Amino acid sequence: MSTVVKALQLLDLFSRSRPQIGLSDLARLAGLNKATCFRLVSDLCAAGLVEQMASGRDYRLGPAVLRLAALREAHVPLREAALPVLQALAAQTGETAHLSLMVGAELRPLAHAYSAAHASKITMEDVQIFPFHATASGLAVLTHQPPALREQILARPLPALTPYTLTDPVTLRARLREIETLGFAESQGGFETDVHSFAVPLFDALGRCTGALSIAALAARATPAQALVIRRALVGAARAVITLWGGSLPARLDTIWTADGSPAKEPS
Amino acid sequence: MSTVVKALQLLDLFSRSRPQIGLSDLARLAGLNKATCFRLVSDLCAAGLVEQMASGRDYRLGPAVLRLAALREAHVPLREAALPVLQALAAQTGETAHLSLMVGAELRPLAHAYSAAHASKITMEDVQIFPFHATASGLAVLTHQPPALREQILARPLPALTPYTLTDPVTLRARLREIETLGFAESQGGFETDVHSFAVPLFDALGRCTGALSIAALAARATPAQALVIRRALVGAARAVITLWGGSLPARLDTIWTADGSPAKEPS
DNA sequence: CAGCATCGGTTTGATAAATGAACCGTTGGT
DNA sequence: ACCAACGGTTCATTTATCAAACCGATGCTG
Repeated sequence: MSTVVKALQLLDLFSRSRPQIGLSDLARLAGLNKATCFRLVSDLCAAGLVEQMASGRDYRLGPAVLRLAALREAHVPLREAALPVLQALAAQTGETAHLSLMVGAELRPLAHAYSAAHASKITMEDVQIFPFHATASGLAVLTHQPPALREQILARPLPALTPYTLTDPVTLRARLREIETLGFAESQGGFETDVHSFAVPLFDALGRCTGALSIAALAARATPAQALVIRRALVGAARAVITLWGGSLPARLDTIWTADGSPAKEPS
Repeated sequence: MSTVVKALQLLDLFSRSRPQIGLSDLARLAGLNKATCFRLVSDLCAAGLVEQMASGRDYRLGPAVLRLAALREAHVPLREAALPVLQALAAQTGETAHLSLMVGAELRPLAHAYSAAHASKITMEDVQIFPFHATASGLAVLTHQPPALREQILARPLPALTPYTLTDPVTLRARLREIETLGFAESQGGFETDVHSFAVPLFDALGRCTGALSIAALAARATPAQALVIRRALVGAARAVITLWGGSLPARLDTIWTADGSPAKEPS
């Protein structure tokens, strides 16, 4: 593995729940030698992606990330463009809406929006990565990946995050075919027990699936009627996002989605 | 030079005016071999810091920077805290206010605010780095660096960006002593001919100078009376930012700044 | 449409780098 | 006062990185 990749993996160790990390912890978490880790994190510091706190102990993300993010959003306002759609989606469905993006061979959150309709909601702050096999977003994206990448992902360890997680590659392949037919994905408690999530794929200008749009609903509220509302809202929102991003929707999905709401038989 | 540093330097090649870059250009700009550059940028892509556009040619900053920036700002809201102060400063002085931060051994912009008072203003969007010898911010920060780092910076090439840029290390050292006495820095046309800038240093919790707060005024508007207004406003705003950030102002500066406005004899 | 320059990307032996174990001086808790 | 764990450093060994030549594809020009 390249040194650069190792260094950049250090960045992923920081999270909402662990915003600052000491050198030894960093090395342990990354599975690196302490000396190696020190040099890597020093390099990150020099570039400003990481900074050492005044105390001289812990490290945390540095100011350079702000400049980069501002630059990115000024040039490619994906997040800015998608946020209003997400907010509308959350409002329409009364549940949490979120959007994820392929980064390398992982699915990661880009933005989310909450609904004010209920006091209880699914929070998204702590999610760093969406497991392909255990989330509706992951299944939606996986369905539309090139076969090579799809198999590579299915060959990875597929941990059972809940008793309801699908972990058998054979079952999953069947599920993906089903999702391809229906035009949307669903996961009942695969990621967290009480969460029922729905997702539709997103596509870039070349028709490659690069992300997913999803609703994470409390399982108790996901009645068949509500599921229909959610699917319709998702399809509309996905069209909006794909258009805003200049993406191109595959003809098959365009057809399925146009027969809005009606096509999907109620899933078991 | 470490591989990681080289990879991260690639990130700095992206700017508002050059938001996407092809492989060959990237290699040329970075002074790297194309093969080397390719592997580095591929690694950056895998981490999502950079992404390749759908066209398959140019690269641009990737979605990962957004996640990192959101994380950083959630944990250490430096920018968020400083922005209102900057806006007030711009409003008080009628000129552009900006705040810069030490990143490695470079001074880089963190945030800025414009005034609505005049149709003509100094814009900050395209500034990626503040040369220490040619900007008020740079001089202010340089004055309060440890001697070793100060000399290292003065030993670098000091290009004359305008006919008014100070480029002689001896002259600059004298200027720094002067700035230390006065408690603020000034640069008349050192960076761009028609810009007259004023700056005061900022300090972290351990009393280290980590940045500067600055006003960039149109030279024609920088009358002695206006300069006094600006210095007073800067000192007040710097106190506010240092307090918000939990920093500690060196006693000497505290004294000078307390005798607000009066101490500085009008500069020539 | 043919020629040519340049693009993104890949291969090669020569070389500069990353690596990890042991080792400092300090700090903080018991 | 002790001891464990911290951040940081050193150095011989190993490994990934470098530069130059090379590919097929693309796009521009005469």
